[in-house]
Amino acid sequence: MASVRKRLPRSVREQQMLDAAIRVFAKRGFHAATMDEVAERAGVSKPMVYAYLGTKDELFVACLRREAGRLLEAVAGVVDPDLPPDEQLWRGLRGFFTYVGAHRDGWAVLYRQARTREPFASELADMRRGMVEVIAEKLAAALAGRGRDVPAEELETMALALVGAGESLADRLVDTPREAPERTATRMMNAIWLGAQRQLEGEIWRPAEVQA
Amino acid sequence: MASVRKRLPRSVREQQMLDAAIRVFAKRGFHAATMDEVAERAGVSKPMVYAYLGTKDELFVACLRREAGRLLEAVAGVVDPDLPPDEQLWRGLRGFFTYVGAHRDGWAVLYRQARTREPFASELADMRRGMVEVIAEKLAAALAGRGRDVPAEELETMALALVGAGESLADRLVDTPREAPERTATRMMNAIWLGAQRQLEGEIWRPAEVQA
Amino acid sequence: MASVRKRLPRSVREQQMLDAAIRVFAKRGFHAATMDEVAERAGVSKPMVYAYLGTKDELFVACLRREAGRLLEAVAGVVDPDLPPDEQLWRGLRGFFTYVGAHRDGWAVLYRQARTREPFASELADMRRGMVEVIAEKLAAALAGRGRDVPAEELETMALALVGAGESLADRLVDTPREAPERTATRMMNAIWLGAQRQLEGEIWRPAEVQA
Amino acid sequence: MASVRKRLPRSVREQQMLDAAIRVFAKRGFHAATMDEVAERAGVSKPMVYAYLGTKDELFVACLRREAGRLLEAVAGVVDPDLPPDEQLWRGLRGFFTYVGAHRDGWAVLYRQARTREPFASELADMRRGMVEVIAEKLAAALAGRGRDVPAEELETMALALVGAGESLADRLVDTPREAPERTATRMMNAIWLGAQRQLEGEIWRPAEVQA
DNA sequence: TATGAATGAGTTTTCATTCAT
DNA sequence: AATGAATGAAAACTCATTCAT
Repeated sequence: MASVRKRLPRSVREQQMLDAAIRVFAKRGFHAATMDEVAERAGVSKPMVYAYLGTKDELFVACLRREAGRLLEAVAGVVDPDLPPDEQLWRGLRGFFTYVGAHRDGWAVLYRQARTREPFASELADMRRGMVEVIAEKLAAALAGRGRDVPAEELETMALALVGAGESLADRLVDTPREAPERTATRMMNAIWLGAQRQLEGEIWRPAEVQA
Repeated sequence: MASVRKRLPRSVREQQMLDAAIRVFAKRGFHAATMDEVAERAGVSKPMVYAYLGTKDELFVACLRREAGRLLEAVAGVVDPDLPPDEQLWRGLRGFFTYVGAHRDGWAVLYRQARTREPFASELADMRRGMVEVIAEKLAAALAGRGRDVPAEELETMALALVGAGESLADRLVDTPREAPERTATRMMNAIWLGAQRQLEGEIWRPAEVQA
Repeated sequence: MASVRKRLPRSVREQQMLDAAIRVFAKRGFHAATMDEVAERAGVSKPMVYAYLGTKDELFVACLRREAGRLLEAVAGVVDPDLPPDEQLWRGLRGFFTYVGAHRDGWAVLYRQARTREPFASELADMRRGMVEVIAEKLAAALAGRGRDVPAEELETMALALVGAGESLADRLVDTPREAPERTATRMMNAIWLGAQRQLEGEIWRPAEVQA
Repeated sequence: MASVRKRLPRSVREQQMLDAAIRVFAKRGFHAATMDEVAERAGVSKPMVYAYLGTKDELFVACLRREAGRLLEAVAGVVDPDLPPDEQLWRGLRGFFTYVGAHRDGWAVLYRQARTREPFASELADMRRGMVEVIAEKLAAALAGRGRDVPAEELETMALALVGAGESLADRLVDTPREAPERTATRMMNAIWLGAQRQLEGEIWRPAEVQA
């Protein structure tokens, strides 16, 4: 009935399984995903999944690792530290949105699933924190070049807001047919960078009146 | 085992159950949360939970409704449409962060859980879309007052980024001991509003060179 | 909200509850019937049901008793031992079908439910056995009047077949809009008393006198 | 606890499970039967039952199908349409009682359980209706051979009575140690074919030729 | 008399995980 | 290398039954 199953080298099988797993995790969420569905989608039997990639948790971590690696490369691989800050930021964003557009399921697992589910959440949180810090540093570097001094806390808030905005747009990208990553990156620069720039120049907005 | 359990009126018990449920959903996620834990934390037996609030899905929806209502009131209740746009925005943000600070679990359920789990996700998505639209309209109104013209798409992206940034900061608020909501709101105005403002004035940032 | 519930004497309430219970048992079957539904349909609270009629099993027995009594009266009350055997049989059948037509739910509980469910089945079986025996005796009496001798076993089989046939027709009566009990009784006399063969040959059995 | 459980091919296990299920359904009734008891009696764990035969409802349907098939074969397989009507009837009855005697639990499930429990009841009712119709047709055929004309309604009532009588005797067969199916069939022929009256007059019906 | 509040004890169903072949 | 067979452990949901008022 089932066509003769090819004997494939381990590495290939593993990738197929990871593809399947990411698909299933993205579609169902971690808990609702079943090993049965993963195995079926990968075209192998359940024991194979266990033999190659371990328990459900371990499988999830493997997915995470692969996607996190891809994301990291997509972003870090395109940022040249010699460029001006806004150019670096834009390139990073473009890399980020490119990754999300190309690996929607991967992004969904990374962002929507892992973020919610302990014990993966902490790991992901670390990664995210790292990214926020890098961005904060970039901003600080930009400041230094202009002789401006902004408290670290402010910088981090700015970076955090920026990351959140990015995620929000990425999320739309996932559910939306297809928008060029560059377009999204540019729009986000408009939305965020101009504001950040002014702040870097020392402007501060204050509420007219402080009321409880 | 549990000694004589007090008889309480339905309305009281229901609130206790909702409190417990929100706690558990926030801590475990929808799927990993068990009705047993909800019941135990509420200090009642499982059948009471089912009798008063229905199935797990219905219980979740009840949680959602309560928190969505609170959030809506926290935001809409403080925004006076006669104020200048930036003032309105700041007040809305302050209300938002106040809610999040005061109802961390509620926010977690609303944002982290409901967003992932169908069929609640769509409902939440609608709510979020609504919020994005409202903000986009505010921005448009501000523009109108300045004789500026920005394409609707840009406005929506801006609003979406803004919402994402807000969520990101809210998320930190959840995991962080306690920061005054006003502080967070002000910081976010610095990070976002100044940028938006410039955009409203017609400035546009462009990548130095457009490369694939 | 609920209109003021009348305080009714116990006997009335009990009948309401029995009515409700028979309805529910007939519709759902013993196991699937819930005390909740019984109480609701009776317009009282569950504890009232327990106070008046006891546990679910006891309630079921109470239903059985009432219906069995009604059935017995419907049959035994109309049979005059001085009439000729076929006339007696016809009258008994007419009484039987009259009961079934008038108390469909009662019959369903008696026949379809109780027969299946221990420990009521045995009690019902006894009742049924009794009826079979009475009929067998009638047949024997008829024999005696003709100087014929038929083994008791044969007689009992005949009686048992007759009862089964009656139940079968009764069952149709339950699901069928409404057929006059007399009609059904007459048809059954034709089928059983004359026998298939004779009927096929055109003979027809008729009640001696048709009285309401 | 249970030592090393033998690995058996699916087809074997499925039959074991069906046997067990029929046993349990017959003994307890559909609702009172538990999947636990079925699994235990089949000598497997519950998940195996679910894996192979599905939910409780599906399991019940599987039982029904198997037994209905057996019954059909037992009856239809032995009726030769070229024989005279009474002979055909007798053979059908003999086949029927043979089945019932050999598969008491199966009959109990088919007749006592399925008849009561929706949504199986309707299916069973159809099957029964089919049988009644077939018998009515046989009777009509017999009529045609004699130039007699009996209204269809009468014929159907006769057939229905006949089926009911058969079920009644079958029921006794289930609860009775063991009576030869031929004996029961012959007795029923006497009771139904000849009719009570004739029998009382001493007539006896006999199968034309007694063959196994 | 009458009931809203409350629960112990199941029952069905699902899944991650592991053997035996 | 690969899989069909098998299960322990849990989780959602229900229901008969009983208090406290």
